[in-house]
Amino acid sequence: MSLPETKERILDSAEYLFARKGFHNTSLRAITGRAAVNLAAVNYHFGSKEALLEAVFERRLVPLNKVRRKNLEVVRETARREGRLPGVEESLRAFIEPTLAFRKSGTGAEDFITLVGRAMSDPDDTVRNVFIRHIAPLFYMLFDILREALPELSPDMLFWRLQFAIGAMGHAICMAGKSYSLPEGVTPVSDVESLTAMLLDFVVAGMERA
Amino acid sequence: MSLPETKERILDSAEYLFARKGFHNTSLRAITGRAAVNLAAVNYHFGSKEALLEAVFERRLVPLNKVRRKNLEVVRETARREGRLPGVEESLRAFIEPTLAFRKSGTGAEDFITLVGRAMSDPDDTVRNVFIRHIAPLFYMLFDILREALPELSPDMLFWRLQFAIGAMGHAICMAGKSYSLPEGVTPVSDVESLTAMLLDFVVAGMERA
DNA sequence: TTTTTTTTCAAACATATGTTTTAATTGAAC
DNA sequence: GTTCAATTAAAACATATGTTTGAAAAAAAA
Repeated sequence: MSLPETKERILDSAEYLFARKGFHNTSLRAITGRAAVNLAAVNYHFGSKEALLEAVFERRLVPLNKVRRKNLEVVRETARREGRLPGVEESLRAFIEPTLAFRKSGTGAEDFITLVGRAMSDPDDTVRNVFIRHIAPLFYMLFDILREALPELSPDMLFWRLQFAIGAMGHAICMAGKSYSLPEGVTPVSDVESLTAMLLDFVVAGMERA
Repeated sequence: MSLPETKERILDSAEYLFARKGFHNTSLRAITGRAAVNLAAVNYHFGSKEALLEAVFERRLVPLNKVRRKNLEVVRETARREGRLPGVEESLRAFIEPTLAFRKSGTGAEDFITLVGRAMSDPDDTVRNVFIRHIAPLFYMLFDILREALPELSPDMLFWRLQFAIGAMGHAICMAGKSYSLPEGVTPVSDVESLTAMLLDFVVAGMERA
């Protein structure tokens, strides 16, 4: 049929399984089985399992990064136009909000965000390198804006605080939607807006700490 | 020789490789090769690869948790004796400090801490479940103390803020000692004391946010 | 329709995996 | 020194893996 359907089906299935079982613990047979396509289709359409992983990231990360980059540019431009420094909260929000909101952006997006949350600390170089390659430019951009926002903070300190913030975000992403056993009295909200608000509160406070 | 050496060698090697390549991406042959013991030794001494993972966690986590538990009890007791509420910083410090300090506690400890940092968000159930089983009681204990320290905070809010803090810590652990490409002007300190101080600053600020 | 290209499919390939087996070796108890 | 249990060792097992092959089917081009 030559449907573009096949490639999409493989991407969806891989995204689903990579997010849940990890890259190395997911076989091509599981992926193609779930996608109801032939085993050889992966190597035919993508070349290799690793290239498939790359494609899974690329499909979502390119548009997501476009939003994040544009948001950050708006923050920078607005501040410049108004003759002031960029704010810490608006800078972090420009980066964090689209990331968490992406979860609602369509079928499979939730899987992908889980994948992203875990990719940062993935033990495997294959996964982490692919991810870092995509995320690094945005990270530097955010770092630069925060340097302007917090000029009194040393670069080292800012670097680590930003790492802490990224870590908090990644972990929040992984936890959201999961049903772990919870302490008594806790009925965790998992709607994106509340979670984003809480996370922003937390990281802004940490970032601005005197 | 019946040396207890063999089991230890296997544990060291597994710890090293699990931390660097992940559980599923590490073969028993790689482990036994590195440990210079026979392949069958793993199944003989531990029963299975999964049981080996369990043993790797257990060897380090039992003593580490003992320290963390004792620290938390001291915080709680001291506050009670002095007729005041436990402090946010001392509570978080009781948990975080031994974790990061553990890194220096001996050969292989660094590998293990890396493993821990990643276990929290490991895509694989095998790894995450083993880890959660060991960490959950401590997490609840810390949660309870922080409830006393921050009585005005809703349980939900506290739960998430603690998750953010845990995420920041886990990510910091993963990053420490790694040589990623860094923004200009950043020469990241990686000595444990500075990192602990920065992390505590960050999470205390986030936790106490009005 | 015929030809040509693209895509699908089943099968095979080569290798890697965790585990088990069986025999050799070791170390201590008698 | 002999016996016996614990440990090590080499090999085999069964299965799972990513990838490749070559023919069939489908789609597109002529």
